[in-house]
Amino acid sequence: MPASDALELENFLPYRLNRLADAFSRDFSRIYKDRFGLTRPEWRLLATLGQYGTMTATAVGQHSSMHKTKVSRAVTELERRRWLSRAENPLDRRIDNLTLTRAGLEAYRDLVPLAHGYEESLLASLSTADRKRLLDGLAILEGVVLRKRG
Amino acid sequence: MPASDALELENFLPYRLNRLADAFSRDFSRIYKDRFGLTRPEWRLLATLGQYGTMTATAVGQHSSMHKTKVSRAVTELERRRWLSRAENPLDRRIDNLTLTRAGLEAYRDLVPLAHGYEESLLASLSTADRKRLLDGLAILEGVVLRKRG
DNA sequence: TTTCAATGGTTACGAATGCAACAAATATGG
DNA sequence: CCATATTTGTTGCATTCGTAACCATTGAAA
Repeated sequence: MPASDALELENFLPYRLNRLADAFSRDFSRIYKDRFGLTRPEWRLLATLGQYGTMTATAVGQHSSMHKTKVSRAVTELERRRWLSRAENPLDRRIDNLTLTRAGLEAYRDLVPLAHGYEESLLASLSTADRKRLLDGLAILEGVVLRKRG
Repeated sequence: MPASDALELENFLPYRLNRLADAFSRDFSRIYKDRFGLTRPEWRLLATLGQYGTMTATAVGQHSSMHKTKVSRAVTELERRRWLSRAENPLDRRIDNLTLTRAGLEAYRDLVPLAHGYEESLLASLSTADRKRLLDGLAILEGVVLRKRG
């Protein structure tokens, strides 16, 4: 029998978030994995560069919460595919400016509608009010994270 | 420059959830990692058995969304620590009923207040209304997952 | 300058992960 | 019954991951 002063996992915040993130992420990953053979770090790199244009590896990592080794490996792979190119910064030769190539942008443009479609399929069953509640909840959580860092 | 029809990652549901889950999970994992040397699967196994008492490995996996190999390895490790014991089910000898030992329960009882404390430290900065909004949002998302499965 | 610290990024290596194949036990269908 | 399918759980193997060590470059301090 359970401990009387138990932790109710289904009400425990980190646990709930993990389950949710896992479910959606695994689900959505099929799209970029099956159709493009991308790993999650690679997809994130592509999506970040697609949204913001040229960036450094460090900036990508900070923005997308990826460890620098993940970024490094994803960059190597997308470069091998010729989906991105590095441009050495003459002012600081430690840094490479990363930019999607034409082929990379093409892949990105193919993926964006699929991402939007996936998200919409999730929200389709929700009323406008529930959508708002959901987004409000996420925003509040993000505020908590920011407060912890700041 | 970015694609004009870009995907805004900071508004993209799977991305937001992943960042949040990652941040909290990594944060909280320090507690059971540093103090008890537990991995995340091991902590989850401990927490699940602590809450529900005796269970089979499959039931643990379903309840906590863990792959059966993760459960299997976590069981092996907690058994090695003598934090749980297996009891063969005479009616179905494929199954072992898993139960925390006295030592396992002790560890669990030590950890529960730390978990509650961690969660409370997260929510401490929020108003009652915001807490409710947050929990509402999560519940709605969980509904979406359920609908997808069902 | 010259030296030492800090930064950007890569790599080696051990740990964790998941898929697939497997064994053992039970359930099912002729 | 017997053959086959299904369930439960473990293990081998290849991939992925993160820590730490490292290289190269730049910045700061003496």
